[in-house]
Order: sequence, then C-alpha cells, then structure tokens
Amino acid sequence: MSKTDQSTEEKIKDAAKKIFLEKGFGSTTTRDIAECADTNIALVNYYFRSKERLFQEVFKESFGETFLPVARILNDDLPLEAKIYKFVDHMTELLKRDPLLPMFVLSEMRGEHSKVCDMMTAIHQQEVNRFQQQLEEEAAKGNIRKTDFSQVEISLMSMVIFPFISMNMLKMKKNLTTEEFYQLMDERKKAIPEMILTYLRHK
Amino acid sequence: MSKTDQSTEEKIKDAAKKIFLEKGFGSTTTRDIAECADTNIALVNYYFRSKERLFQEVFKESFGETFLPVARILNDDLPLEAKIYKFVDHMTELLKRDPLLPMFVLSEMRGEHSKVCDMMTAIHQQEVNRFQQQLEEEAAKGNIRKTDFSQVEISLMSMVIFPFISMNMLKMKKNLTTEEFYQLMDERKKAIPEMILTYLRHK
DNA sequence: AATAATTTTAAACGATTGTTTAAAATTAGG
DNA sequence: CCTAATTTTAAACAATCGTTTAAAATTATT
Repeated sequence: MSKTDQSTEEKIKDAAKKIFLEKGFGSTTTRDIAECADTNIALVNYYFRSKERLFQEVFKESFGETFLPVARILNDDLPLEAKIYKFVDHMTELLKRDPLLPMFVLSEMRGEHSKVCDMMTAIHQQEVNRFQQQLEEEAAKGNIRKTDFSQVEISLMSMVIFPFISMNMLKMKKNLTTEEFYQLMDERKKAIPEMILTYLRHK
Repeated sequence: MSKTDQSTEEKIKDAAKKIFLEKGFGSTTTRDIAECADTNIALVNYYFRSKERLFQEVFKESFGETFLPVARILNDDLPLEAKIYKFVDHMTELLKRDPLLPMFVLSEMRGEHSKVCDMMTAIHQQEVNRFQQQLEEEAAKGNIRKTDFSQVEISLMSMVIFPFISMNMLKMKKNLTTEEFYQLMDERKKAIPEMILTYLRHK
C-alpha cells in the first residue's frame, strides 16, 4: 500500500463521517459506510466495535474538535468589535467547509435523552464566558446599551448557523447555486456584525 | 365508540405526527406509530397505504398548513414595524406549541434530492414578496437604511426559528427548564424586532 | 334478520438491519 | 523461510424492517 493511501481504518472513519453527516445516525446503515469506504461490513465492526461506537467517534470529532474550538472564539481576549467580526468570519469559513455539521449535531440531539446528550455534558464542562463579561463591562462603561447577554448570544449564533441548517430550503426558495449560496454567506460576514453592533451602540 | 373518541385514522395520524417529529422519518418504525396509536401495524397500512404516504401527509400538514401560513405574515398589508412584531410574535407562539416542527421540516430536507424537495416546490409556488417590496419602498423614502433584503429576511428567520432548533442544546448549556426556555423565547418577541428595527433605522 | 361492506386482528412474507463467525490472505518478526 | 499476528473476506446469524394476507369481528344496509 503506497504512502499516499489511507489506512482502512481511516477510510472507514472518513466514509462514516460523510454518510452520518448526510443522512444522520438512524438513516445510515453499516453497509452504506462499508461501501463508501470501499471495504466490507465486517471491517467496520473489526476496527470500530459497532455502528454506535463509530458514530460516537465521528460525533465527538465533529462537535468537540471542529465546532467547539471556533465557538470558543467568543472567549478570546479581543476587543468586542474585533471579536464579533472574527467569530462570524471563522464560523462562516468552517461551515462553508462543513455545511452539514450543524444539522448533524443538532438533529442527533432531538429528544432530551438522546445518546449524545451525556457526551455533550462531558465535553461541555462549564466554561467561563468572556463574551458575557465583556458585554457587561462595556455596558457599565456606557459604550454599549445594556442588554440581556443570552439574547445577544442566541441571536449571533442563530444568524451565523441557521442559514446553513436551512441551506437546501434557501437554495430552493431563492434559486441559488451552491456557489451563490456561499457568496450570500460571505456577505453575511459584514451584515451580521453590523446588525449586532448597530443594535448594541444605539438607543 | 363515544363521540369524544378519535377515529382510528385520526389516532394513527396524530401518533405518526408525534413520532415523526420526535425521531424523523428514518428512525421511526411503523410499529412505533401503531403502538403509539394503540392499534396494530396492519391498520397503519390500511388507512395510509405505506409509511411513506403517511409521512408525506404529516409533512404536508406540518409545513403547508401549520408553518407556511405564519411565514406568510411577512406578506400581510401592514406597516413595517407592526408586521415585524406580528411575525415574531405569531411564529414564536406557533413554535412554542410545536417546538419540534422546524427541525422536522429541515432535517427531512437534507440531501438536495430528498423526497420532500419535490413537494416543497409544489407547495411553494412563487409568491410575491410584499416584505421585500416594503423594505425597498421605505429605503427609497429614506425612512430606513438601504439593505440587502435577503440578508434581513434570513436574519429575521434565523433569530426566531434557530433557538427552537437548538432548544435541547440551549437548555443544557444554560441549565433551563422547558418553562424557562419558553420564557426566554417570549422575551425575544421584543428583542428580535428591536434589533432588526434599530439596525434598519440607524446609520 | 340476513346480507354486504367496513374495520380489526393475528400471522406471516421477503428484505434489510447490525453483528458475528471462521477461514483465507496478508504482513511482521525471528 | 517459517511461524505468529494481523488484516481481509465471504457467509451466515437472529432481529427487525415495511408490507401483505386472509380470516374474524364489527358496522351498515336492506
């Protein structure tokens, strides 16, 4: 096997990530994954003990190692305006690379006792929120309006992430190609911070 | 059978709606639905010809008869400010009643050639957009800033709908009960229009 | 009351699911 | 080169999937 080839284990995990992200856990079969990895189903259970364990590895990697690091930009030590621009920019670039990631993560969290909820609490150790702290400080200094931090955080997340969750709907409604959709998302790198910051600074 | 009892057909459709919205098409079994409707699996296929057809009825009802009418508020003949407040209020109330609806609709649209895409185009006949027209008129009059309509529409939709899609994540992260979550959503009835209108009116 | 139409039941169908087995092929180590 | 460990293969496992069948029970019609 040449050096450029992936190991069988890697091919299977990559195939699993692709298919799980596309169809979700319930609609994905072990045979789907094996075929996509160009192997047989026995090898899937040889390297990963079960479909369930393979899924958990994919989920942990997608959420913990891909999404969370970008989300943590809000905890960076940066001025408010620069931080918001950086967050929207990096998150948009991540989602352009991995547009199915948010739907994958959130759809697997349907049902309060979903199999990923326990994993979430494990990964999501209570982190101090530098963003909240920052909004409160700037409001105290009179630089921005006093706001409910949660509302601002939710709105910011919503405006960046939701378009990718509703990507197919959007593309249909507005008759967009994938390229045109990504261009629309790029324009949001300015539009979203502008809206948030205009809101924070006025009235 | 007493008059207050539902017909078997209604019980099955209600059960199907409940389970499909909770788990999606792929993770729902005909036996799930039959058990939830307190009947047997043969009756599911007796009244609805297949799981597929039952799903399509549920989807069409959820999207076409529940979600779309509220979304069409943006086409109402109302002043801009009143319209935005009305849209956010009605959509929030709808989603408090049916919090799983957006995730259900959007998760079934994964994959460009999903089985609901054809249905969408059928339902979603090109509608004139009074909201876009209105934003352009007000901007021409100098009442609000000139904006890309799509960006405003996407942001508005995102801020209202996304919190319900990420409901479980939000409840976990912020340690919210269902009641506290709904209270947060109620507060957004003011916060969202304020942000949009502040943005439109300034600079 | 007798008959026809409708609704419900229990059982089974073949197909597909996740998983396991045991032998074959390949690679690694002495 | 021989042996041991690892990887790959083909086949099968029981369980569950969506769906169908045919008879039983119920309701409606005359």
